[in-house]
Amino acid sequence: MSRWEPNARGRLEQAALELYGESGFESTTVAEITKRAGLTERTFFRHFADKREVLFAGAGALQEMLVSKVNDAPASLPPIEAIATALHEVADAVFEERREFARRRQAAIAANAELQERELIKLASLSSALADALRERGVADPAASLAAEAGIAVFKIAFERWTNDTGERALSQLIRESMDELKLVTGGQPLTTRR
Amino acid sequence: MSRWEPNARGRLEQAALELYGESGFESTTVAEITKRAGLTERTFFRHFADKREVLFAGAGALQEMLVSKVNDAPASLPPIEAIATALHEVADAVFEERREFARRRQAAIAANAELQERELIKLASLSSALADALRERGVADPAASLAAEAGIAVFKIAFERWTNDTGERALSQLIRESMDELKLVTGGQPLTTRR
DNA sequence: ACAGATGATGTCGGCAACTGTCATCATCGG
DNA sequence: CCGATGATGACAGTTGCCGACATCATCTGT
Repeated sequence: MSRWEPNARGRLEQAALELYGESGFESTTVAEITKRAGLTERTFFRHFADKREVLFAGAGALQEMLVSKVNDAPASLPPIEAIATALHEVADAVFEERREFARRRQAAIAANAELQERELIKLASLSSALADALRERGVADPAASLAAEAGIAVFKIAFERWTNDTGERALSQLIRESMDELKLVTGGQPLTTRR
Repeated sequence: MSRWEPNARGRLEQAALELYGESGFESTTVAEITKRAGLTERTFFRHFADKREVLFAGAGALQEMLVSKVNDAPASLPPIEAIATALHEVADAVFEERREFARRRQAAIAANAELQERELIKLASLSSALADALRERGVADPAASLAAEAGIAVFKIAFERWTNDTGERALSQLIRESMDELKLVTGGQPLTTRR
């Protein structure tokens, strides 16, 4: 038996997501979150750097996973394809089974500018880490940064469609479509047949 | 004669940029900024929504200018070229003469995550506005969003090089180089000859 | 089995960002 | 010359967030 209920961190995440959904991010106080989780305010800030971070706990793991998948991609793949491969694998491995959670989370984020800022800097960090991984593969700058930014742009737009669409198209498929569209738009040719 | 010194807003911007540069964003208080500007804290928050916004006062005007230049671009231009044109024109019209200011401002932003978040959401707003402008031109989604995101990525990377490089290459030139590199990276061909 | 180390949580006090509200007073249109 | 307007000041209150110290179950070594 432990002195406290287990999984304090998870209870805080759960309570925060619920409250942000019920009352909105701004009008829920940290005191309310900790009360619902049965903890104190001070403890909240020991687990999360600030009130926003509680929605982004998984970002670090996602970044590590993406980077390692880029590292594992065949050296023969051009940079944008290495990133596309990593995105597809991660989409199938971790997102497909969490669609409802992702929807609730994105709804909270979409409703508040501060949360959008935090999401954007997480994506920027992802982009920066992917660019580093590409440089490890011998890709020069600014190609590395641009391929990473382009890959994140594709992911962002595909993810947005995935959480908004009423249909059930897989994230992986939406990523493929967006990547093809980007290639068209920048004047290149897609590697797969469209529609 | 007016009751107060003129240009309160400008004095606040100036004082804030100085102090963020001298002591960093976090360790300067709004009280210090207003003291240097000869105003009160309450007045600061009448001019700027929060402590970060004082560095981003020009973002709205930049967005309007970019959108109007996309609107004015020849209808025959493909979407990515319409955006590229707008970026080049804005680079020459407003940035080239403010390089030193831009350097100081970017130094403050680079040193603080909260300011980076704000910068990122301004760029996201820019991207969203450009996507709207492309849709006005008849560009379908997701092509409009992707072209806008790609254009902003190019601008971001070119701007970063422009403020970091010790050399004096024009922003417009760096934008052209980054755009060509993006086209290469996504599998297309650049419209200009490289190097 | 016991003592001390460890680690998660609680308690308390405080700073600074931000807000609501009302007062002040120069300027301007009539 | 008067009332409206608009920018600023004064002041009190809420809340995010942090430092410092206390508590106490579990772990670790002997």
